[in-house]
Amino acid sequence: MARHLITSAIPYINGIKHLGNLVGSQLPADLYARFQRARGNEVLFLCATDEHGTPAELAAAKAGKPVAEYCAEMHAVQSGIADGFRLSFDHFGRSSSEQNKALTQHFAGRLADAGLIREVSEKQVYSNTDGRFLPDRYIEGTCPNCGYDKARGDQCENCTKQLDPTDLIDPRSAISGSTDLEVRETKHLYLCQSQMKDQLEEWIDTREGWPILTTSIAKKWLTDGDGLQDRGITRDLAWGVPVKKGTEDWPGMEGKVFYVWFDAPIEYIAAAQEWVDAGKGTDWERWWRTDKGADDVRYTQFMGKDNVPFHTLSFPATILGSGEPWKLVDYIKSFNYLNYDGGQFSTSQGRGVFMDQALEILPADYWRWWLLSHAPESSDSEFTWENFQTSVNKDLADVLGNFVSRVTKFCRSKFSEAVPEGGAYGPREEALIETLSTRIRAYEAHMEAMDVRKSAGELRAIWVAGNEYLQDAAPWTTFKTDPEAAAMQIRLALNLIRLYAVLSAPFIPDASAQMMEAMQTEDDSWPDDVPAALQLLTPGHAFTVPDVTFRKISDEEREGWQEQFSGIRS
RNA sequence: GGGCCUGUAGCUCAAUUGGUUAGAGCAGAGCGCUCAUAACGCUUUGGUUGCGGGUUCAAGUCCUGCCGGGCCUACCA
Repeated sequence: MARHLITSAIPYINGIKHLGNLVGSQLPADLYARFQRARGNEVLFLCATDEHGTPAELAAAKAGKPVAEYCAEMHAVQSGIADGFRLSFDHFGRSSSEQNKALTQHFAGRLADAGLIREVSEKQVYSNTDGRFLPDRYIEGTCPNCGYDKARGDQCENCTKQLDPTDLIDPRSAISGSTDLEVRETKHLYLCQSQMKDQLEEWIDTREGWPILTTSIAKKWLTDGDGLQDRGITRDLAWGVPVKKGTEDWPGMEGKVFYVWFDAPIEYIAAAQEWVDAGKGTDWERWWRTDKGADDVRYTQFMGKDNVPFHTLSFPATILGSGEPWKLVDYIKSFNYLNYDGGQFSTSQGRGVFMDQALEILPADYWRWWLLSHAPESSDSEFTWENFQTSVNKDLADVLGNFVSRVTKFCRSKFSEAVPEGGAYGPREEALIETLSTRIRAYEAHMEAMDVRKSAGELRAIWVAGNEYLQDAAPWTTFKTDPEAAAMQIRLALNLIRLYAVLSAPFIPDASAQMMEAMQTEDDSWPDDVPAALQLLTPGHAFTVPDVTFRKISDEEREGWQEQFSGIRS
């Protein structure tokens, strides 16, 4: 039995995520986790909220709450929505946990001992009004290049010129608008990634079969300009993991915290500890320590492309630099962006459909199917309401849902609400089984390779095969002349419903559960042996006719939603 | 500015990494079926693979120059 450690990029705490965030990490990670569990493998699937950093502090201030309280509330909200989408995390942790604090400080101490941390004194803009240092992008002013008056301190959005905050004319705080700014000297810790460049490059170069998106971004950072740069891993903030060297104070770093991108990936490990401490597991080290049983673990990470540099370089640098036997990632599955109706989804602008809104409109399975079958794997992809309506109505309602409906209703009207007896397979059934076997093996291969869209396509083809068979066998005709043959045909079709429920569960878990319930079986064993899997429901086994598995989206609804989501989220 | 990705049917995407006549789904057209959520099945129209050169026995695939789209560029996360 293989063991799979699976993590999804951890969503930031400052609000509810949109569908683009969902399809870029959590949802495909869930698909893979569910598939591996279904195959009988051992899975630890972890996620968490990423809670530190300036945006969290500002969001809390805007909400008028202490940041710890705000994060606790938002974690509960995000956790609830994750449940709503049926994301099957074994634990949904928090990067602000005590476990992560201790572990982050531990890693920093190990890196310092290894000589991989250096102190850098630098100048940074401080806002007296806001009482805080301002990251470059939180300073606004007039662009010296083009005169745009809302240029940010890191880059002018109008002319795309890269800027230094001190370049800005009439700089002001983007938070308060205050112009009472000054440049102050401050000291920070830098992780000496440059010392590890060769080691990291060799590691990246020897990874096989990684998405081009993953390796090309990593290589770019390794080789661009002067090569991999050292990175600041501390910030002058109140909210975060206090800077410590292991359990000891770090002289000169009082009042500072670690940079969120330093502690966030470490939360992948801490979440496993949280999982144990929450009483859900017993041994987290056998997942994370290669000296304590994690040797045979296969570790897969899922993320959007914006997260790739941190997962291919910074976090591995932390792990490798520690000199301790922590488990390194085996495969990084990265995604492009999902756009919304001709533009980008935007959290800050409230553009697009957000996770909570999506669930208010339709059940999770509808979204899961569309998002996964259109996952932005090879390039950015686009959500449109027309496309969503078409896919849901055609794939889910017509091809799969209607199959369940026609089979169960036919059996109820011509036989009874039990699997009918009699008849034997002929060439037509043998051909169907052969087709299904080939397709199921292809589906497994695509799922194993995390080819999400191809997997969805193959699954759909498996559903279609059932309709083709029914059309060909035509039990409604056979019934008039040879009822036993019709019984055999519909018995096979009823077994197909159970088979479809098992195969489809990673994509549409609720509908699969409903189909299993209708078939009144709890045998969700994977069809390694397809002929056997199609004889599991034996003559006399009772079933029920389910309610509509998937309803259709009407033109009126679609138009209404188009209108409803065309503006800005309030 | 630099780098990376991308451009294939009306739409959304494939194409075993240079190999036969570029394939699917949706939309369109025709036929069939009547168990079913007016659902299902079969057949079919539709392509100068963004444009121009080049390499090769062979190019959607490799090289080169244009044109368009997107992303990244290290203090947002």
